[in-house]
Formats: sequence, structure tokens, C-alpha cells
Amino acid sequence: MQEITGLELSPKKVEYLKFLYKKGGMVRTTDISSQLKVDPSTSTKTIGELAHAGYVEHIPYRGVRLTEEGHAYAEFLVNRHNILSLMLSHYGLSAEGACQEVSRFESFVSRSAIETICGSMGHPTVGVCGEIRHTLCGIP
Amino acid sequence: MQEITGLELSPKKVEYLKFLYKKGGMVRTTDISSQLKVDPSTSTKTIGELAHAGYVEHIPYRGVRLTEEGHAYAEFLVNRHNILSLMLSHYGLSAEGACQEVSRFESFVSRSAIETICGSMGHPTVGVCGEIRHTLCGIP
DNA sequence: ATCTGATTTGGAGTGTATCCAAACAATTTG
DNA sequence: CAAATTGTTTGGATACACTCCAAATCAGAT
Repeated sequence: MQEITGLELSPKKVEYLKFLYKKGGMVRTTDISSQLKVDPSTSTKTIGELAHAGYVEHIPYRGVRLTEEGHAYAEFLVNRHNILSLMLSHYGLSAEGACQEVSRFESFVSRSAIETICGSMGHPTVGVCGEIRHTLCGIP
Repeated sequence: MQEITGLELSPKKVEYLKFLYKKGGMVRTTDISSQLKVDPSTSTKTIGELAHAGYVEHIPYRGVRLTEEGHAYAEFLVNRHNILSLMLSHYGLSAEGACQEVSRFESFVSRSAIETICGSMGHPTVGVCGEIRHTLCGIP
């Protein structure tokens, strides 16, 4: 997880991390499965993979929580989402439209592109989809 | 292929169609495989799927060509690429950077979003990545 | 008519994502 | 505290996109 390109996770896994980040603290796997509309067994499996990769800590039958790295990474993921949504809203998409649209492709947009876009926007702190934090993002 | 959402093809298949469109006319499967850097057997298989879906016509051992629908669809794909590249270039990305970046996520951006973005830009005809044709795109 | 190079077919493998049924743990209830 | 209930995990199977390799096949040239 050294060099963050922003492309390390699949779309689904990005959803998991963003959800965990927004929920905060310890989260039950069934909360995840009902939120992401998948079978509980699916969320358990995916969480296992995220745990293996170091993004989350999973205490079986108890819940899941972001690791320190996972939290920092998820913060980037949420920022990326918000920056891209803000960008699309500048081109006539509604807040919800932009948010939905971005959800489909965000996981394929690199961290370096986000940094460039964010810089060009003057590092906004308010998006159409949520606040934008400039702590980790790597954005000065 | 009635209702075009822009999301009907996987990233790889989008690459195939864009390549076919740019090349024009009859194209050999080995041209495709060398361009997309995959084994010839892979391109043959993928072309088979695109043919099955009606985007291309494949004459075995002879070559591949876009169908009428495939051509119209590929035109949309190329326009989408060019519009998105142009958009990113407005946020500080270089022409090549934008092009590369867009190549990774373009296949997940809907036609309706593209129409909105394109309209908001005033239907530009010149991108950073190639011309933008407004014939089919559905863009008035 | 045969040889050569291009192309296709068949088979197998990878990675991600999914669900179902069965096993299991924790918590609640009697 | 034991039993029943609820929530969670495991194991197994499937699907889909994409890949390559080896073997068969075809088209064109010698």
C-alpha cells in the first residue's frame, strides 16, 4: 500500500471502504450486506479479502473496522468521489446525477489525476456530495 | 441495441470498437491483437462476441468490419472519449494525460451524462484527442 | 500441389463477484 | 444454565470477462 495510485481496488471494494468510512467505528457485516445489497456471505468474503490486504480488521462474528491505513485510504476514496462529482456538476449534471455517474467510474481514476483536478479547482472544501478533506489526499 | 445507455460494452470491447472505427474498413484480427497487445486467439474470440452482439461482421480468415450499427456506436464511443478528454484537460491534465486517464474509465460513463456535458460545453468540435462529430451522438 | 504464415478452435486458467445451504457463534429466553 | 433464535461464516458452485497455449485450419504464394 506504499505507492497509492488510486487504482488498487475494484469498484465493489471501493464501495465497501467508503461505506465503512462513512459509518465509522465497528460495523457488522450484515450492515454492509444490506447497504450494498449483497448476500451476507458475499460481504463476509469480500471483507476477508480487504482484511488480507490490510485495509480492515475483521473480528469474526463481531464486526469490521478500518485499519489506520484503510482509514487514510478510504478518506482518499471519499475525496475522489466528491471531487469528481463536483467536476461533473460544473458541466450541468445535478448533484444526484453526478454522484450516481461518478459511482460507476471513480475507481478507475488515478490519484494523480485527482490531485491535478483538485488543484485546478483551488482545493475546494465543499462538494455537491459531501465535504472534501485535504489532509491525506496528498493535496497540499 | 435499441436504447443506447453507453454502458453496454466492457472496457476491452470499447477499445476494439474504437480501434476498428479509427482504422476503418476491413481489419485483420492480427492488426487488432498487435494493437491491443493481446494474443491473436484472444482477439478472435472477442471479435466473435462483438459479432454475436451485432457490432461487427467477421469473415473468418479474412477480416472484421463494423456493421452499420457498430459504426454508429463506435462513433459515440470516440466522441465520448474525446469529450471526456477535453473536460479533463480543462482541469489541468495534459492532452496525453487526459487521454490515458479517460481510457481507463470512459466505458463507465453514460451516454446521457455525455450529452449533458457536451451541451454544457457548447458542443465543441475540436478536442485534445481528436475531432468530435455531432452527427449520431444524439446531440442536437 | 505443397509449403508457409496467418488465423481460428479447443482447452484451461485467473480474478472478481455472486448465491445457496450448512455449520457455527452469540445472545436471548425459558 | 440449557435451549432456542438470530446473526455470521464456511464451503461449494456458478457466472462472466479476459487471458494464453497448443493444435488444427485456411489462404495465398512458390
